[in-house]
Amino acid sequence: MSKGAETRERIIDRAYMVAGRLGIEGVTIGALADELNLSKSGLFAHFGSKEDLQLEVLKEGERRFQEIVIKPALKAPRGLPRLKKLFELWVDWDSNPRNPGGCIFITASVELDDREGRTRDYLVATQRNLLSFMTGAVRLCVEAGHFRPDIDCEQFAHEAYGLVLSHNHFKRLLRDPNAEKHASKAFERLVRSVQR
Amino acid sequence: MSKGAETRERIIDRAYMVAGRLGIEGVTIGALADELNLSKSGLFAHFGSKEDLQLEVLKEGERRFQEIVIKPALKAPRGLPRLKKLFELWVDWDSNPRNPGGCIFITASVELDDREGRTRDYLVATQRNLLSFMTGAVRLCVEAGHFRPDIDCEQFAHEAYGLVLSHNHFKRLLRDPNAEKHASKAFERLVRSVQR
DNA sequence: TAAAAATACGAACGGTCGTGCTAAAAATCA
DNA sequence: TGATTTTTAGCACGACCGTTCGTATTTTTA
Repeated sequence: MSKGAETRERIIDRAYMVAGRLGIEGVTIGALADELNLSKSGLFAHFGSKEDLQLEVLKEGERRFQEIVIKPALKAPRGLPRLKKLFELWVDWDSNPRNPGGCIFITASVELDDREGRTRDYLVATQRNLLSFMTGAVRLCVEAGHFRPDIDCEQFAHEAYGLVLSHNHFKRLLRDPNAEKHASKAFERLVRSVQR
Repeated sequence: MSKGAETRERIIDRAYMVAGRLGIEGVTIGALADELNLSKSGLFAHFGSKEDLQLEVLKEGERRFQEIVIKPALKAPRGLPRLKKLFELWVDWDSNPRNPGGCIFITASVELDDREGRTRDYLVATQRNLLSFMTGAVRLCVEAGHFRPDIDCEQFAHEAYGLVLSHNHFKRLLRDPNAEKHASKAFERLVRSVQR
């Protein structure tokens, strides 16, 4: 790997951490350059614009999410075990030490929901992907006979998504120590309501 | 009302709208002054600091939430009717024309979850209040015999809260036209699971 | 209507923002 | 090694940030 590519990674890695804590707009070229002992212009040269850097941060998040949540979930057997694993890993994602500022997608969602542009488009695309992945996992539960055949898979995914958001909110803003417990209880109840 | 108090209200009103769209940090003295045909210093004089202005914005939000959600909900009879009304009004709150940028508390939650200070403290306090209000509404359902006596009221409130967050996310980021439908279906299922 | 008090303005402060340039330094290749 | 390309630094820019201060205008009170 070339020196430049190495530096670029260092930058994105640091930017990713800052973005989790301060938001995607909180990533500023100057502060980032200071932290990394780079000049502003030197850092800037790695990206054509700030928007590009923000996009890279989101892409880094996507890569990590695949690594930490999606791929391990796929190792569980199809159907309910996989769905459960997916939910667990997703909830854990919020408190993963690699995400000291919480889930960057949730942060970015609120920041970008009223702004148009490439960054928003990318975020929306990843979130739709994620949602349809989960919907698929639910469908496999139906096919495996774990869930009733008449259930609304999209609705289930929507609700599970809500539980993750809720967990994030309670954990990060209210610092509720029971956030995980609430989330898993809710998920169990949700699962029970579509079984048999 | 004195001239000063009137101007102050105009400022807060406008700041509230901006905060919904751009976040609480997106409220800048200069831009706000321009919009209101005031000088920066003239506007600034109404608040000792930017932090004060931010706090006032949150307080304005709290006032409106009481007016638009809490008070009308209290007019419904205790128990399930009131709880349902509360949930409906709360979901509608996100799309109320008075909140063109969505729910300011959700926006602020994400912005402030990693920053310490008075603003965060106030936000946390209001959210806790809201949560315990809803928990109380659930408890009344139990007392009225609408819900089973052994249910966990806090858990219910937590889950309902999650449905609101989920609705907000799907509506504002993904612009899902079925967001309301998903939310009400989810709430109905939630209610059914604790009835009888 | 005159005096007092409240309100608004204009200019300036030290900072930081993203983004251009040009030139130096370092890495890569022949 | 020397030549070439890649990477970094330095400096400057215009714009905007929150904030302070002295002064002018307007509103309120006597």
